[in-house]
Amino acid sequence: MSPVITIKDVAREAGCGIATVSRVLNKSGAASAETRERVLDAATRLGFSFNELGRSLQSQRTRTIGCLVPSLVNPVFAEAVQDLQKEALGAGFQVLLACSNYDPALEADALRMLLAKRVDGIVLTLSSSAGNPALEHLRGQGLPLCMLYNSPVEGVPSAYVDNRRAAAQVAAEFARLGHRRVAFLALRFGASDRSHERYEGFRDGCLAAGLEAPELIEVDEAIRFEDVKLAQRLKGPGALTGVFASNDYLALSVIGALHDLGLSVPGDVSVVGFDGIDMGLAIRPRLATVVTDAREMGRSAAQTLIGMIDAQGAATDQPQNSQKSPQKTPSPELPGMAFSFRRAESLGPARGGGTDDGQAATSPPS
Amino acid sequence: MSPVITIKDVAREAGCGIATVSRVLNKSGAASAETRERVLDAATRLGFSFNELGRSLQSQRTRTIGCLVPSLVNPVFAEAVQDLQKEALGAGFQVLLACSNYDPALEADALRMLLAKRVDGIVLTLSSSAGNPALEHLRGQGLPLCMLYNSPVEGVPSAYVDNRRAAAQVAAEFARLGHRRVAFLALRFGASDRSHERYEGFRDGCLAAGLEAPELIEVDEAIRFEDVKLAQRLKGPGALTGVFASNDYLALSVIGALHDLGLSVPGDVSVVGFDGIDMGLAIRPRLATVVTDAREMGRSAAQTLIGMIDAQGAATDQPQNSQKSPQKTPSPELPGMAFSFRRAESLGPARGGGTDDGQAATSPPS
DNA sequence: GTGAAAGCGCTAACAG
DNA sequence: CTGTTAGCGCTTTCAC
Repeated sequence: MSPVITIKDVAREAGCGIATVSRVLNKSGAASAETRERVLDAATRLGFSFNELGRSLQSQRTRTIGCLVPSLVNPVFAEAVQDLQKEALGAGFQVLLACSNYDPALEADALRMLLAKRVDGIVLTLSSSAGNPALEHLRGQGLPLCMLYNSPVEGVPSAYVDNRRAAAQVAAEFARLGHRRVAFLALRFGASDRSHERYEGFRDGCLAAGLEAPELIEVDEAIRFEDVKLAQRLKGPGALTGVFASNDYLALSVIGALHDLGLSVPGDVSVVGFDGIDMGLAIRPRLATVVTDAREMGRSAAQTLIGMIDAQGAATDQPQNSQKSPQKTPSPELPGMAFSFRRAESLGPARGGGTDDGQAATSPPS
Repeated sequence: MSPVITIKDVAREAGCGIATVSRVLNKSGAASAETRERVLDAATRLGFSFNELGRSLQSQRTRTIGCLVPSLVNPVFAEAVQDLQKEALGAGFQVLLACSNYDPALEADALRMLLAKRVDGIVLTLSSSAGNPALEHLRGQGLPLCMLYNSPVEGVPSAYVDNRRAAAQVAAEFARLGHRRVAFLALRFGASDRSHERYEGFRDGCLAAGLEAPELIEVDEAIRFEDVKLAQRLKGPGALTGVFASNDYLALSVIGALHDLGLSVPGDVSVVGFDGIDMGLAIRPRLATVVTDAREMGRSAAQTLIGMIDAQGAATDQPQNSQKSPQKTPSPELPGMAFSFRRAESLGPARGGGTDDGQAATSPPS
């Protein structure tokens, strides 16, 4: 409707050139107090605000960071993204968000679009990072990158937790409470590095603790309460006494399903999750789980990425003694983030087993 | 790193003008098979892709829609946004997301930024929509708008549910089961239209059913289990027998808290939520609640908005007989979305009360 | 101090 | 069919 005000309109209104308007409004370059006044006045009177497209096209910077996550429905990502965004806004960056829905094709599409929109950098969670072609493409662009939740790949920093180590600790907890037959429940085992790592860590931990290798049970989307495969393994002779779900959301579903099967948690079966979402504390029994700090993860990724962007900008600004300096600001090496195991009611002694007890075991930042 | 390829590079490589490259790559305008070949070849060889900034600046369209929600941590918004995005992508639109964290100042900021980035339209959830200055500003811009979860305001379509009607139904359910003293638990009562509407509908419903007006209990962030005010009202003489939480997330927390107070749900107290998030079905007792379809909400908002954008574009394209046509494509009137009441275990007969029973009551789309 | 002018990458007339 | 040209809104030399 209202015919969109441009810097030109402001210049005309203020009776000066557009360059002056730009200088005043951007506080770059000087201007007489009187001119400044006229410009400021004209700008507010017209309700002017910069068109970021023109600005970005000219400056080659968008002050926007791209963010790609598999899903927003998993609270872990919702929280991470939320704080990532808060952090970015604080530093003057916008966030362009995309969800891949765990689909590598969509991942590639989204990344392409993020590039086309010329974001200044990208924070991303990939189904599979090692040797991912889309990732390689991005690196080839020399675009600042920071991974989120993915284990770090050569040269790309990442805000992550050591899935293997954390999962191994879960195994130890099961062992401590006398469990002998446990299983790993995976949601998208084939399409998630993280799920894989957790399984491997858990398996290794089980073996190290003298347990049998855990069964690997794959389920799709939400667990169906009538899931035969699972039900079989939970009742009857030689039944499992413990289940480690690849994430909290899944764990919560399992607890509900067990209830429906007439099994009690942790009386009949213990359940442990991974992530530490709030909901795990809201229900009873509370969910035992590996607690990670999703918000901190998002914040950390944002800080790291913005640091890289700033460094890159600074490097371009002052070519200093740069003969042909590789231009490659070394990626900061983010340490793995802290996590802790939360002993809660959903994890109890195995039927007919059991040992000591305790409160909480926290692991140092790596 | 790699020096960013532009259309000019492709033109040089293909030995033709940039206009030809544009035509070929955009499939606008003709080109000899041979030229096309050379261009296509050069483009792929160079790994070219359009810079959307230049494109948008020129075309005055970004093929991007802005989306503003209060938070991503509430699964309702996460789901709505996720499907909103899916729908948008399908129609060739990107989504620029912003979270206001229920802060009107941030809402305004975010909206400003969305405008500056020249999004083609905006889907938004506001704390308070009636007479919201930021909203007025947007409308003044003539930018396509669609609200999400907010009750529709004059002239702005909205994907929403009738909070009052839904809440009144909750009151009826309580009454049906013999409850006499119930309360409404609100999370950010002062900063949410929706919370208000739900309270009012609930209160009216209670009065209509012959119950006392419900107590209004405000809690902040997550409910603290030791919350004195709440605990008092739940135990002892004249205690409440039912609680209606302003959303599911809160309801789930309450159930956990009640557990800790040694109260059983629904034995001692019944709890009802609002939204119908998945988690409500994963726990036991299952959460009785007003089920809304968040995903459909997001999809619907996207469709409506994109419809408006297309209409606007079409109107500008063919001024047909437009003398001075008000240019204002009439906003589609989205009907309130369907919701249904889910009778689940968390809602039972009042202590010492109770009547009949049933399965589920579904309300038509309005 | 301030304005004119070039140009960021692209599209859309308008000539050939 | 295809190249030239003129901007889209803005920042940034570079003279005045």
